Amino acid sequence: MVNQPVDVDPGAPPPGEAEPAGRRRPRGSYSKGRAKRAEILREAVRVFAESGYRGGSLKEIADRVGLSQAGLLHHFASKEHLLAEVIAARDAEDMARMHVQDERVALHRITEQVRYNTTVPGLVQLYTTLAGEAVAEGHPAHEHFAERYRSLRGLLRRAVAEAQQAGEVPGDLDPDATATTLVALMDGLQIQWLLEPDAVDMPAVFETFLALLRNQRDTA
Amino acid sequence: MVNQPVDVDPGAPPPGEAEPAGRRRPRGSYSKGRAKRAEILREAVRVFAESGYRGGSLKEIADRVGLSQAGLLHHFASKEHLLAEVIAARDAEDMARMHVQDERVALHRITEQVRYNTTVPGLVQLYTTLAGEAVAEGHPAHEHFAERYRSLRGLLRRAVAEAQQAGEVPGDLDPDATATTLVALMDGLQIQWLLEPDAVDMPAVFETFLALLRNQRDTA
DNA sequence: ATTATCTATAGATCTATAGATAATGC
DNA sequence: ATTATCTATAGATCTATAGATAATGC
Repeated sequence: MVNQPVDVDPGAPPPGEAEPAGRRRPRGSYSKGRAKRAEILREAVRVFAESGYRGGSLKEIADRVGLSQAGLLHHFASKEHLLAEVIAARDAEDMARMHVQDERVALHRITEQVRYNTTVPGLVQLYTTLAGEAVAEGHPAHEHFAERYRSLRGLLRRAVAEAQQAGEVPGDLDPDATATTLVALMDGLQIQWLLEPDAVDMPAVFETFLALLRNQRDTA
Repeated sequence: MVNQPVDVDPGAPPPGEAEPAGRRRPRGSYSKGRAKRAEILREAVRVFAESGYRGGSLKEIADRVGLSQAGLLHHFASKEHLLAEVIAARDAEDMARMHVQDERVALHRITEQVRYNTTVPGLVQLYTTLAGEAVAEGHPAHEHFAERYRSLRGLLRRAVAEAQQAGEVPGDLDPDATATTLVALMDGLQIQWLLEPDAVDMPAVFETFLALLRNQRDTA
């Protein structure tokens, strides 16, 4: 076997530290390779967004970055590994955008996220398409998405609880149900928006819901 | 060509009426054929639900109903025709279930639908998976889903307006935004529920939202 | 010397069509 | 006689691996 699919080592070569004796350690990827790898990830987002994981082909991605399909697999051990990295990269970016520090997210940040999403339809389509596929048992991203939603609900539950403490929303709201509702609303809006962008004003509808949350008063 | 893929004539042979002279008209399908056709539709729902349209194969469906893949294509002209019929059949059933008469749907009927959905995870998965695929331009069901959501929003917009007239919900709600929200909430809840059924009580969360709608009072 | 690519290819699929044979019901 | 099936097959793909060659940088 001449091909050593990399898949690990996505960055620059680490400075030699504790090297296992009697084994010339790998040199690490060249800068050209690292650039190509990043390019592949970018195009994979577009292809998986358009056709899903099952429907998107390595050949299509390879063509777009000017590689043969075998050439692409030099950078990622398998299609599934490529998907995993696409998701990991997007999630990392998302978390950074939301400025999630100390596990804290304010409610108004979420509106910002909804607003931002309207500027990146490709990413929205990636998540919507992958989520639709991933509900199937055994899909490569099934566990990832289950975990993702679990953690999203947790994040928002805490955001709701804090908004209650701050008196921004009524205290009798169930933080759990409200968090689930917020996540569901975002996802559902995206489906309708992707199908008919002009018919659905995502940020406006989302804001309307938040206003509804705030306006509610205790019945006591 | 010996194979005359049918695809039209899904029912019993119509009584001979105005027959184009000089052309012995087709006899129509036999009862055995009609039964098999229905069986195919039932299994297609399961396969498309599990793997989507792109990921589901005719061979898989054929195997499940005990036909060869070519045998299946005697009943449906193509995979795309099969999908169209699956969707049409499910939509017809849905509309019947909701008792949509005179274009009128009451809000409480929707809660019933959400409750019912928890008893048919397969159907919920079919719609979630297909919707996720269908956001892609050029997907065979793209137009159908766009139309479906448009009409769903219309239905719910009218339901909201009528609830307002009846004084069940505040008059200052925007029926359009509220309809979009209701549809989005249902879809979004389904994704989370399919991924983790025990973590999401769809009917409860939906009811909570309806309660929120009703509780809201005019600020005037 | 190691990494980055390519060509070639194995081994699975997949949809749709052609043509043959068996079953059904005028 | 017409419908319901089957086998065979064309023609596309698809992923992953083997092995060769070109480019990069200790």
